[in-house]
Amino acid sequence: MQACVLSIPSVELSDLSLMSHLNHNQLSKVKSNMKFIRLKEGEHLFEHGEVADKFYLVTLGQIKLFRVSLEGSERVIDVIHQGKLFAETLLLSDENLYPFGAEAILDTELIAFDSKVFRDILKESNHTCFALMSEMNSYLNQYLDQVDCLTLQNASYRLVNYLLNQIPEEYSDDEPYVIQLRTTKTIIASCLSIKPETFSRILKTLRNQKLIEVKGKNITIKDIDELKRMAA
Amino acid sequence: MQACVLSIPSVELSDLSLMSHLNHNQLSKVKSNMKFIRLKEGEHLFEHGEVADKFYLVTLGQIKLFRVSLEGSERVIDVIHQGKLFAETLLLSDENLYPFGAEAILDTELIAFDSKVFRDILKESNHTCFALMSEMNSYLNQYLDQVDCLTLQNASYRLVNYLLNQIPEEYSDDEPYVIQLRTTKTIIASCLSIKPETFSRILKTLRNQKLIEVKGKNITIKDIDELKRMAA
DNA sequence: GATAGAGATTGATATAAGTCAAGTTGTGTC
DNA sequence: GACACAACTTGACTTATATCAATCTCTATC
Repeated sequence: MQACVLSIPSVELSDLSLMSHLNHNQLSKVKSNMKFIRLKEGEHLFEHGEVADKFYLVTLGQIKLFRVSLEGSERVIDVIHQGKLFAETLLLSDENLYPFGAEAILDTELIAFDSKVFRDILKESNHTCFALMSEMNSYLNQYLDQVDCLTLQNASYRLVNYLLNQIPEEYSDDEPYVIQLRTTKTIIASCLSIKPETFSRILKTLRNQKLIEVKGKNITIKDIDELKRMAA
Repeated sequence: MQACVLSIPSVELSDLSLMSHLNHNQLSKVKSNMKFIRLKEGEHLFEHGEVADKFYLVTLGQIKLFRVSLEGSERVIDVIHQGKLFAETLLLSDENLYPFGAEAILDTELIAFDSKVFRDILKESNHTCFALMSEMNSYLNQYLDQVDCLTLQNASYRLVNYLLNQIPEEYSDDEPYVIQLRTTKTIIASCLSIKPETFSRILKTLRNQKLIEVKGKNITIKDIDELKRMAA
């Protein structure tokens, strides 16, 4: 498969915190059981409710994780970019079902890891258990923050917060900083539980306040400090 | 300490899934390091942001876990009842901080477990790692569901859902079922991210529709099927 | 360069839920 | 039994955000 040739060099498994404690044996066991997958934009990787017998690494492109309500409206839980794992917290039982669907929003290449194989490794590697638990812990914190954001904060706050999170920590200048949105505004809006129309209106308000400039996917943050004050 | 005498008989540690795989040695290590705590209604156990060096078991009473927004409004994350652990997902690093505050909402007795001691056990007990991971996994699912509920569903739906969850699974009769709320309506409302006024109004509507009857903390579910249809 | 289709924007309007304020009910205490 | 205080309820009003509908603006494709 050609994807093989393209993907292997781009990501070193042992760079992943989950894999970093594996010994040579374990690593080769993982490698010999992994599969390369290529998806076209719009293709689904798995559906909500399927048996979660694999977890994945994005080597190229983007995967959208989402849920659909009974009335058919969709909520994007997360967008997974290059170099990130997903669905790895489900590997510890073969009875787990995927709690969301996964769909490529760009042409995408992935590595699929066998949950069972990794689970066997976990049973003999306490370090790796700790690595997984610490990942799970950070997801838990992330969800707590998200629920806070949804219940205690309004849409403008959430959007400003999102923008500020796109600015790298190192960046402390008060020069304007240009954010390049990595996906559509509609998807970002859905991640923040905001309707696209509202998203657009909030951007407009910020623009009118001279805090940002918007040109397509490029958003220039003109007044970082004032935005931080809004999100404080 | 008198709390000792009262608490020990009421809960058997090895009944907790997290503790069920401990051997005799490990169990006695845990026991010799645990502390009994007694709180009066309204007393705080720990604050959001404190170092999470202990986790807890409620042996009597109720503990409210909560967060406070910058503007001072409070959201109750969960109410922990007798026999339940909390903050155990934080035990794997001594750098973890409590991501919420904890306060007794009744006179309460607890057992405090030392995170460090348990972490050492975890390092030598794979079974126990798996037990903890599976707890973390179920919290993750719970949060995903909760975010869904908050973003895809309205307040009435959430409340009806809550009521239905109070009915034991075994109960399949279509006889009226009486739910005894275990805490105040205000706290339940906060758990559901609903204001007390709205909570009250929704109950009134359901009463008008002859679906329920309300008498203080007792809510009689008169038409389970119709409620289930609403929450479907 | 014309065309199509998705994504984004804008306006007008609707609505769920919040806020504020004024009671009412219930519970625990002296 | 009366008082105090918290919890709850109800009404009137406000507001943030959703909804619906009509463009507008890209970008990709032939």
